[in-house]
Amino acid sequence: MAEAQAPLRAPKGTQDVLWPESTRWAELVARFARRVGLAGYGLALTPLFEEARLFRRGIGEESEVVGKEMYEFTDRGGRDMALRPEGTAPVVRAFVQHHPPVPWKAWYVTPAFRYEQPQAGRYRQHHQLGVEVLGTDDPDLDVEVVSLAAAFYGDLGLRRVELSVNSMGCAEDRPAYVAALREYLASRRDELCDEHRGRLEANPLRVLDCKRPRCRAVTEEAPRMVDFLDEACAAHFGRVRAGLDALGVAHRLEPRLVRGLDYYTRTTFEFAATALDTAQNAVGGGGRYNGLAEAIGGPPTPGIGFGIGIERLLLACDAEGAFPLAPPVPDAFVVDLTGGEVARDLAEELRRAGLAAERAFDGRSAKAQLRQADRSGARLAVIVGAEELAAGTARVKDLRGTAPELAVARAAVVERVRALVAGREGGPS
RNA sequence: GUGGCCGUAGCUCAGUUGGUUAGAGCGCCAGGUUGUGGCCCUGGAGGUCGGGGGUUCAAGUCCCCUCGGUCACCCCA
Repeated sequence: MAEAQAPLRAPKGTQDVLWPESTRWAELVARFARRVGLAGYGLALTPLFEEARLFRRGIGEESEVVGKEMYEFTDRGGRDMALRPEGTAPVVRAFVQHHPPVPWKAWYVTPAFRYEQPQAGRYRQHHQLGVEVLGTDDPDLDVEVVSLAAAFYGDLGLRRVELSVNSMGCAEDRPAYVAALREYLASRRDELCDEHRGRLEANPLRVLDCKRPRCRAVTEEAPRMVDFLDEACAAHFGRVRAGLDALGVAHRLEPRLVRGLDYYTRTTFEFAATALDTAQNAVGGGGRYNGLAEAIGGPPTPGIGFGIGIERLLLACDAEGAFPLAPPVPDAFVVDLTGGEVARDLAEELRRAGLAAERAFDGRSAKAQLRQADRSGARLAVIVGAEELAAGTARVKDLRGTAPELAVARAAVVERVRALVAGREGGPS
């Protein structure tokens, strides 16, 4: 016999999203698809797992995501595989593999897996919406990508979202900046927090991320990457900011914005939901990654994209009272008091006519069926008892309004339902 | 990975210094109305008190371990 043990449940850091909450997810993704579809982006579907070296090369061996958090496993064929920790690398891999015509615009919706300590807004499996564009370094594309994300937040009714932008330069100008930053931080080493005092040599950019007051006081006055940009990078960034201004996309320069994945170059950006008072208030972020395609073995190809975390986005919506839950309701609920055959046939007939129809099962009482009809939110009840069955009619009852309850011929039920749903009273005939 | 707080019905929560068969509200089911929902009344179903071990005559209550949630660090979506 099996010994007593804890009941099965969703793994730590994961969650089941059930109806009706899941209707928000479906609507969220639909609105995203519509928004980016208007700009010419098409859906890209790629595997949830890849060879682990894709992420090690693309994201960077030393990054937190790859180094400490990746779900890695050896498959039965001895291959070193990994569950995708983010959405960009697989899409770029697909681009390199299939070399579609450029500029290539893709969007995706995908789970992402990271082995971390869960808390609100941070999960071991979370879900991201995003876009990637490969094949052009045009700064106007950066503007398009950023403004798409901003527009999507607006589509959901979010108002309290702040956009930060920065430029991380490129392989030519960044070394000089890193050297200057390292020198500056070393000169004020004693003022840094314990953790970064020892690590500033290895990765000075990380110190810019630190949220502790001690480090922030130091980095406040640190050299800024934007002051080290070479001519081309400076021109690029200038055009990006001018473009955002031209489109009315409010943003603020955040010289300390350094994103965690190694592949970023030039433009980086992040959206923070200020309605969330937790540490997990980043609801989206991205940037340009002109070296990524080459890093994973493809031809040098500029690219840019962003990722948006669905769970956090919904938390932000809740915090603002935006994007409320609105599950679809049936147009009609068929109440059958004669054994169920009528409900079976009438519900099908209504559905074939394009109307949303529900019904009860298990031969429940009239009261129970009507109660279920009411709870379902159905606009109408279509009631058939012995009398109606004998007369070949059905009673159509308005559960939400004042239309009179009428007995209509079976053949006229669809028409009557359609008329009432369309908002017309449809007088007695 | 580290530390704080929390874990009782589907949900939100009571449960007094450890003391008989663990409660409420909401939700669900049924009846009141052998064919008409919402309001109301009555009744009912539903709980390994997260899991395991220990202390005790006796543990939801105390102790240890563990799992999960949450908050902070860290990192990011």
